[in-house]
Amino acid sequence: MRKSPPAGDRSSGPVTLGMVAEASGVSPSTVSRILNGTAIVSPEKRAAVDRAIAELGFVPNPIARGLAGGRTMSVGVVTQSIDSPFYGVALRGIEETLEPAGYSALFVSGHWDEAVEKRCIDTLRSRRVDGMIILNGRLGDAALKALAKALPVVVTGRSLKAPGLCALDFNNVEGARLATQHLIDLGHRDIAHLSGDLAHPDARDRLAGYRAALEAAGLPFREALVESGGYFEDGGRDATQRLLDRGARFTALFAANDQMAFGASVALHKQGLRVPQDVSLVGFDDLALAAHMAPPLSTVHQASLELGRTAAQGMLNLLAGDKPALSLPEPRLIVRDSSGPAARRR
Amino acid sequence: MRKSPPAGDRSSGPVTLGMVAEASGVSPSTVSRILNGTAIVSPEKRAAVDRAIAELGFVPNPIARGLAGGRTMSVGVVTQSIDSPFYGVALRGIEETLEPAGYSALFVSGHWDEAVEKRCIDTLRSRRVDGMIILNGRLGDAALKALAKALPVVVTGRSLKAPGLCALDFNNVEGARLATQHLIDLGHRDIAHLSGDLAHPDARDRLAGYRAALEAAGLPFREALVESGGYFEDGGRDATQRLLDRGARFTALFAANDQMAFGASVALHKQGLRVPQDVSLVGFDDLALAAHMAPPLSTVHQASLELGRTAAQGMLNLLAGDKPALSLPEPRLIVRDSSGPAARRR
DNA sequence: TTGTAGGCGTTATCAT
DNA sequence: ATGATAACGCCTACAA
Repeated sequence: MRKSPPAGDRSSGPVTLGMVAEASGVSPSTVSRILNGTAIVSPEKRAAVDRAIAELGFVPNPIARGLAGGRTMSVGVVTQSIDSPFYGVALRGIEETLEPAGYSALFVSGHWDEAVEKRCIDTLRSRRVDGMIILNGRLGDAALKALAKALPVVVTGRSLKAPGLCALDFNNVEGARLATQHLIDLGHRDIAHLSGDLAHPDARDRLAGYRAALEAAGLPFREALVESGGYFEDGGRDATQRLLDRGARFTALFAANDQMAFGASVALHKQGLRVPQDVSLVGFDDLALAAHMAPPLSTVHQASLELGRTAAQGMLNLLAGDKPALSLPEPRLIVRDSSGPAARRR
Repeated sequence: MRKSPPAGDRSSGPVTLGMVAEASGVSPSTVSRILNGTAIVSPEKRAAVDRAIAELGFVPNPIARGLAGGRTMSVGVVTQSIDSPFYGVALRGIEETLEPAGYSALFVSGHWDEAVEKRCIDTLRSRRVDGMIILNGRLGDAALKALAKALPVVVTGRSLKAPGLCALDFNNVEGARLATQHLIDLGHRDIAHLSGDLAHPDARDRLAGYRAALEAAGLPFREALVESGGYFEDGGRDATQRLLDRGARFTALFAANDQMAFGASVALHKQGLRVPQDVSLVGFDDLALAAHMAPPLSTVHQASLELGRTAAQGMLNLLAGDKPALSLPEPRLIVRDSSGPAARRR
C-alpha cells in the first residue's frame, strides 16, 4: 500500500504545467511552447518534457488556457431542440468530428425562438467558445454577419457570404420537387401536401418545390390540398385528419418532413386507408426511423449526420484559418414501400 | 452615428468585474461579494454596483470564475448517444432545469463503451465541471463512488448509496411485468419477448419481469420465444424475422423497448401479419413516437423528460449541499391500439 | 463592512 | 532557443 500515486494516476490532485516544467528542468514557457508548437525547442528539452508529461500524466487545463487569452478549445452549437430526431443526429456528427481535433462541443437549444437564440449566443460568448455552429437558426443575416466578425461562425439552412462565416445550405426546393415528381410519375394527379411551419424558409422552399413540380407537369396547384402540419407528428396527424374531414380527394400525400408523415400514417390508418394501396405517402429527411415504419417510408434523403460532420469540419477549417468551401450533397429520393402506382380515384 | 456603445451593448469588448468596480467607486472584492452573496454590503454600495452592472451590461466570466478555484457553473452530462430518442428527451429535461439556475450543461457521449466513458469523464474533469450527471453509464459502482468523492454525481439506471452521490433508478422489472401481465389478461398464452442488449442491467430486468409475469400466471417460460434485439430498430426487426422464420408460434410480442417494437412492426407487416388482430405488440419507454405509430403502440411509460429534470434537480440539490432524496415515478402501462384480445392460435 | 494582495494555470511579450 | 514577467478576470484570505 504505497502512498505515492502511480505514474499517470488521474484521481490524485491536478498536475500543472508548472510541475512538468520543474520535473523536466525547464521553464514553464518552454513547456507551453512544446505543447502549442509555438516555437522550436531543442530535441533534448523536448524529450525531457515529453517524458515528464507522460510520467506525471499531465493534461493541460482548458480553463486556464482560455483565461490566458488563448482558445478554450470549445465550440458552441446552437440547435433548436436537442431531442429532435433530425438535428440529434447532426449533433452526433458534430461531436464526432470535433472530438478528435481536441475540441468540445457546448450544446444549447434555441427552441425556435429568436430571443432565446440570442440568449444562447450570449451564454456561449460568455463561455468564450472559439467558434459557433448555428443549426438553422432564426437570427437575421445581419446579426450573423456581425457575430462572424467576433468569431468563426458556421450556419446551416441558408446561403450567406461573409468573412469568417461558412454557410451550408440544402436544396429544399429540389428535394420537394423530386418527391412530388415521383408521385406524378406513379400516375397520381391529386397530390396533397402537408407543409411545415411556414415561418421556416425550408418549409416555404419545400412548398415551392411541390408547386413547381405540379406546374411543370401541367397539374393545377390547389390550395384545398395543402394543409399546414407544423413539422411535428401531431401536426401531421391533425392536418391529415382535416383534409379527410373536409372531404378532400387525393391519392397521394407529400409531407414536408418525415415526422409529419408518421403522423399522417396514423390518421390514414385510423380512417381505414391503406398505404400505399389507397394513399401513397412520401416524406422528407430520411430519418433513421423512416426505414422502420410500416410500411417503410419513401422520402427525400437529407444527410443529417453528414450535415453535422460538414459543419464541424467547416468550423475546424475556419479555426485553422483556411477557407472552408464545403457543401452539402444534393437531395436524393429514396423509394421504399409507402408510395405506389395510382389506382382508382377516391 | 455615435462612437460610444449604448448601455447594455453586448457586441463591444467584454466588461469586467474590475470595470464595474471602478464605475461604481468600490473595490473589486465588493463587487464579487455582491455577486456571490459572500458577505453583507451596505445598501448604498450595493445599489451603486447593481446600477453599474446594469448600465455596463456586465456578465461574469465563467472561465475566470472557474480558474479562480470557484465553480465553473457547468455540469457535465455523460449520455450514451446524443441522438437517442429516449435520452435525447432526458437531455432536454436536464438543460431545462439547469439553465434557470445559471448552469450550463456539457454533453458528451460514451457510446455504450466503458473506456470511452472514462475518457469522457476525464474530459469533463479537465474542464472543471462542478458536477456530473451520468445517464445509464457502464462504469462500475466502485469507480462511481470514487468519482463522487471528487465532485457531486448523479447516476441513473442503478441503485447506489454513497456520499455526494444521488442514484435514480427505474423499476424495470415491474414495468416488464405490467406489460406481460397486460397481454396475459387479454388472453394471450404464447407471448414472445424481444430482449434488449443483455449487457445492460435494464434489459436483464425487463427479461426478468417478463418471466416473472409468466410464472405468476402459471405459464411456462420458453427460451424459443425469446430473441435478442439489441435495443435498436433493426435488431427488433431482425429478431422478429428470426422468430417468424423458425416457425415460433405466438399471438403477442413484448419488446423490451419501443425502438425494437417499431422494428418488429415492420417485420410483422412484411409477413402480412396485422397488429393487433394477428399479433399484439407492446413496447417499453413510451417514446413520443409510440403514440404516432400506426397503430398507436401500447407501452410502458417511462418519463424520460422527468428523468432528466429529476436528475438535474438532484444535481442542483447536491450542489447546494442538500440531500437530494429524489425518486422516479413508478412504471405505468399505457394501453393504446397495438394490443388486443387473443384470437385463434396461430 | 470594506479594501489589499496573492493566486488559480496558462500564454504572450519581452528580454537574453 | 530559452527564461523571466506580466497579464487573463475573478475569488478569498487577511488586514484594516
